[in-house]
Amino acid sequence: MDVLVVEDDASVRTLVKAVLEKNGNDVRVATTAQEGEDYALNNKFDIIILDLGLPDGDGFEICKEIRDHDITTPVLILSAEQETDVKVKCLKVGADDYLTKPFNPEELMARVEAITRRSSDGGAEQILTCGDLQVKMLEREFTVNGTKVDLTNNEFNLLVYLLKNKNKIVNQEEIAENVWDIHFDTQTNYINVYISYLRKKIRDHTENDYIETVRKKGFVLRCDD
Amino acid sequence: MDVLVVEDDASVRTLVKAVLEKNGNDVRVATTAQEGEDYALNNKFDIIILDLGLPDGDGFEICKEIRDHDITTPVLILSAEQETDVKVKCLKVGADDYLTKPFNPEELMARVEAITRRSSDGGAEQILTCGDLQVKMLEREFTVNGTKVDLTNNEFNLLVYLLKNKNKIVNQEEIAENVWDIHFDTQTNYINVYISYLRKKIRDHTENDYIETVRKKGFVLRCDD
DNA sequence: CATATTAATGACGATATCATTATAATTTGA
DNA sequence: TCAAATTATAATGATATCGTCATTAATATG
Repeated sequence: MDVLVVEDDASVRTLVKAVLEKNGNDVRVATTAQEGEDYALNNKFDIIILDLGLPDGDGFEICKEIRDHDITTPVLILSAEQETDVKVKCLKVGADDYLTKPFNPEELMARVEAITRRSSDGGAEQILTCGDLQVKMLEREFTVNGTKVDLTNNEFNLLVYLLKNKNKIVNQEEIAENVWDIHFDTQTNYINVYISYLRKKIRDHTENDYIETVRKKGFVLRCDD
Repeated sequence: MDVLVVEDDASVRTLVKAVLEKNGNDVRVATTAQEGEDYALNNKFDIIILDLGLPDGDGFEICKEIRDHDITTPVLILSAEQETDVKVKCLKVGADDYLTKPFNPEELMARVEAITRRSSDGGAEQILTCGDLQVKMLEREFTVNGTKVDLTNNEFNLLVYLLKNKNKIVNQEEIAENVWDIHFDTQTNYINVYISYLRKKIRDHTENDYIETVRKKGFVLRCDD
């Protein structure tokens, strides 16, 4: 994800940048209110982290400015301990959450993840589950009911896409674009074929057939959790 | 999990052992600094709990000794109330956290769980780099100097193993076990072959040949960062 | 310097995975 | 109920990746 960090204090800035990057994000930093506002208005970020006490303005002002331009990117405010009425002011200017300095890395990531999860796609989870099905992204491992199941690359990628959109209907065009990176119609039914492969491998280890067909619409990976 | 507890005070030792075991851990105890250090250096634990005031030395010394031997096992220090500068000293010797006596069982377990959680998923980095080389684990993407390079599964897994052990020499046996999950000698030079493949693909995009051969020992992925 | 040892790379057949096609099964709507 | 539309799966040939072997290159040692 693309993150904008607006913070003048070098030590805090470096820490925040490091933590975010370690968690797989692309970070852009700004050290003044002017610069931060400029970046925020002219680029698309997934989250913006704003310090309150900047040399040439404060985070609230930037946030207000951003919202006035109809930019809905989630904003996390970093506030110093002594700052008063942070919560109320955050609400007023349309910020999503705030974090009081000093904070530790886990706190920061927890807030960032909470906000982005709330606001959009679910981020980049490391473990995806759906009932008996579990995928560990880092190990690239798929288990059904605890037993490991080997998948080919295409099968794995397809399954991951379904898991990331579980309980949502995904159509063939979306699948082609996001799993195969194909942006045109190949006139073949390869997606049906791979859905079939997946079902077979899942069927071998559990009763439930998680992949549901929605005629004329696409497929859903269905489960209660 | 396997826990080492180094504590001379019998009542504290018994309590800690009982609490940990009740929570499903295997506990080994040592009552002197000498014994504790000996255990720590010659066995693999998931966490080490060290008392500061031991009859023949203190926890800080053991901790330092452990870290000097490149053992990264999380260490939790138990300190008496009157001990000064515990936090600073902990940082200095590479301990992960400390707990002031007296403490209650819940506190202890909370610390233990926090430490092991932190260290376990912090070990699974999402982005691995070495100079120009970058691997994004979740996207399963490899870039050299910013340009994407396609790798086969085996090539990718081998590269990841090298990255996870960058600047450390890894021998062929280790590679076989961790990348191919082969626990015997196949009598062939397949690892050399894949090293060769990797080098070729890296060479195509950058001058530096990151993979160094250490004759009779193995290979190193070398870089300054 | 000569030779033995170790590593690097080219080449090859076996196998796995790929996209596609053909055919079977299912669902829909007249 | 029956044909048309849609989806599921079996089958196939093409290609990529696999592990192995053979050969060449590099390095160490006497």
